[in-house]
Amino acid sequence: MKDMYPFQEVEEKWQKIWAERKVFEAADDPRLTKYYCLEMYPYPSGRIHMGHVRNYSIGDVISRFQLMKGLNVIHPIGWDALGMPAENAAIKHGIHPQTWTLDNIAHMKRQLQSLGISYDWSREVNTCLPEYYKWNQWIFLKMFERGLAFRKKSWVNWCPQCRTVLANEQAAGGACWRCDSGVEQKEMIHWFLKITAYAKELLDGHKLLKKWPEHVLLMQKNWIGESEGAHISFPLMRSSRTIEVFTTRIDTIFGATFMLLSPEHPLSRELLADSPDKEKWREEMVRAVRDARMKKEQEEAEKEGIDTGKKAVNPFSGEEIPVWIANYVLMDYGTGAVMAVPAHDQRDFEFARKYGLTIRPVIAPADNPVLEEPQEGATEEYGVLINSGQFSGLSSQEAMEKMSGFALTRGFGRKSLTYRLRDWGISRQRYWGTPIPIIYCERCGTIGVPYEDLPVELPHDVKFTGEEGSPLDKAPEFVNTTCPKCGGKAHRETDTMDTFFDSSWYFFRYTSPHQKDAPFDRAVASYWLPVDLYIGGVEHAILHLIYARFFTKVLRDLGCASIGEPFPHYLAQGMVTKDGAAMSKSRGNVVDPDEMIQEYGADALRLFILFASPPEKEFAWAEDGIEGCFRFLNRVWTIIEENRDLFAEGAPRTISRDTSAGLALLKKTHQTIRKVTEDIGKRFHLNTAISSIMELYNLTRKEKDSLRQDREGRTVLSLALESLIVLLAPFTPHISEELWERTGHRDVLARFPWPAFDPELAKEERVTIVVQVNGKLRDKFEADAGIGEGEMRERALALDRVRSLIGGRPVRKVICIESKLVNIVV
RNA sequence: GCCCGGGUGGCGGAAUAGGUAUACGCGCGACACUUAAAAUGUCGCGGCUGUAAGGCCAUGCGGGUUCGAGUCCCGCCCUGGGCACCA
Repeated sequence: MKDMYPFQEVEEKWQKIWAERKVFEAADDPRLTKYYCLEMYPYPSGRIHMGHVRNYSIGDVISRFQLMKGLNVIHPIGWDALGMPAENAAIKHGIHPQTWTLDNIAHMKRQLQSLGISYDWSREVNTCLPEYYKWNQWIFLKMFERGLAFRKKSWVNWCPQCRTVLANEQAAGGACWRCDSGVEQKEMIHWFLKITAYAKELLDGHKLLKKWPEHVLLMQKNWIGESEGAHISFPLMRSSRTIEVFTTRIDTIFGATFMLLSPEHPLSRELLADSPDKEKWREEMVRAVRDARMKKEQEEAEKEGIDTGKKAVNPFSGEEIPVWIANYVLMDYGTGAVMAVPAHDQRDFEFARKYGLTIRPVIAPADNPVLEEPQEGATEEYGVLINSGQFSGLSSQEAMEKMSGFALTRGFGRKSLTYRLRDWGISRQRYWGTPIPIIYCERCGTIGVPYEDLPVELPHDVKFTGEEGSPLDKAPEFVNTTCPKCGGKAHRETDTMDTFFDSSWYFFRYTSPHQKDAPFDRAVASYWLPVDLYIGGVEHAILHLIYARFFTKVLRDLGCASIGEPFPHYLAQGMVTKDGAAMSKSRGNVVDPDEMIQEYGADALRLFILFASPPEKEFAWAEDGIEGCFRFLNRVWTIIEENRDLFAEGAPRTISRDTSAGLALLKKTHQTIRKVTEDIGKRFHLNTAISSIMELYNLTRKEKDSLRQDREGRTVLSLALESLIVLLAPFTPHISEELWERTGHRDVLARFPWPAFDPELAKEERVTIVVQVNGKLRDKFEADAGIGEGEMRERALALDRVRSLIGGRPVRKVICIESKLVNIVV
């Protein structure tokens, strides 16, 4: 290609100047209006991929735009640097995880810099450094003190591939979120964070998240899974024990003809103590249930039950009902026991049918109050209560109120809320994570490492064998320690933290990344937070985004933070695809950003990735597309170079309104400034902002030769060209800076004020009025913008075409839309 | 099964508050410049019909509301995603 603009030279030059002049370093100055633009920090896997390029390009446009608008912008970046790939590399290739990670970071940092993203590198954080993870430990200890971090023996999700434990969120659907292999169940002692204590607030906080995509809020809402209902206790016959259940359908309680316990329920074992055969059977059932949990695509298992032979009393009806153990009752939801209402719950119906248990309808559809045993299946709809003692005749809604009130006064129940959300298991049996700062002393028990001893650093010299168990277990100099309380022999916790812990508060750390006495400076954090715009992939909708919201609330309750919601505005960026599928190594459809930068430059790559589709939608890679953007930049370069003399001329800034020659271009210029300002600042539609800049270029090119003929025309032309450079700056910052300099400007464009538009000039003076007859487009006419309704109507009716179409028929109605349209109904 | 998105030219997409559907780009065709190609520029490109002016049809399919529907409502189809024995 001939006459290419020297993008490589230009891009390197400006990246250097920005860095030298510290153009993007944010000032912690509370007098300034701040703007916090954040993109999800990357895992340093080795190379930047197109998803990163897209994410960071979107953020960069917003950041640069707000900076030019005069705001004090903080635009930080860092590294989510702990995690398993580093350790896997160590096992496979014998490289230390730290070496591997730091090398990757160095490489990726160069890549990000070559994209020209406007990061404040002085605020870079790296979670694998003790100066960062020390504060993970600090936060953990604060949580431990408050009972928000606790240890519990439980069945946990175990990924055999990653050889570590996964949180429920990370094992959704029975598959590991990282490697996709099937998850097994394993019983272990494990550290948990009490996220369930914040379930209600995490849900209610959604009301404040008005600028989140609806579907993300919905996913979180479903994940938290609040259910309104009641807890009811059923006394066990010939025993002082009760069985507590949770139900959302207390209105059906007179139809509760048996009870079910989860096979894992502690009472299940107890009730079978006198029948060893059944106990063996139950143990088998427990095993089967746990096996089923790790299957990826499990079919709904056949319902199985064991009759305990014991009876409980329905506290409402006084009826004695059998207690069964059933494989479909979950231990970790509600109380692990349910009242079974086979007439009105499909699962219980199937179970009752199989074992010949009583099915008694107690709800009749409002329009058909018949008492009949259901044949086909349960009727789960609300209706009118029948066969329900003193509550018969009430509607389901009324009954739920009255019956829970009744239970409360009689002392065997209460209204309640139950959540699907489980506590967050954070223990990982791996090396490359934050050591959990806990010491076990035979005498003193479980003790937090004293704050002054933080950080508990990872020992550098350990063996990475890939065998089961954490490498830390085999590092005696790490494990063996003394009790900080009694000074006796003790050992350290060897589990490390889930890396989602790190990313749950990194956006706080950016505000004072070098703070030595606290995770962050409270005052500075209060100035910068909340994040004004958070951009990242929707795959983190229910992992990272819930954890980060949870941490923010905990930090607030610890007195560290002054906000409850970290991200009032979240932009969920779409996937990058090629040939109809997500770019991935296994598919072999990966396009390497470096190659594209080599061939077309960072500006062309950025422009294309932003132009091809709006940020929240999927983006399909096409080689032809980037080529088109590259050609556009060349054309811009050429038109500016060819007209540089205009800028040297020092043309007058003022242009008379009635300049006939340049008026069209002058208007277009102001309209484009308006459009680009709104598209970036209000709508986040970067693709349409770019297309309007292209339109401005097209008109400029068309009119340039005639405009050069006179003085005023040259002024209009130079204004249009200058606007072109400035409006492009957030998208293609390097070429813009270079052209800005070449047109005689001295200061860096990145800090140049964003242009204002003249609303009068941006207004269209002539409009096209569309004329419809019976709703069909038939004709148009030109008119002054201020045309009144009466005149519009008159002129429309006077049109020949309209007259012939009406053909003398009476006009029934004329609809006029100001400056737009006339519709004549005959 | 339940809950959300999405479906517009050959392609990526635009239409911001129910008011000119297909902006902008890619691609394609013709032409100009050129020895030639690239680049650049000019013109054209939803379908059918017509010499033309024009007409008819078209935003996944079928209905509806409205003077007017890509946009709102109802029912389908396809597609992507989330959840899935949650009592």
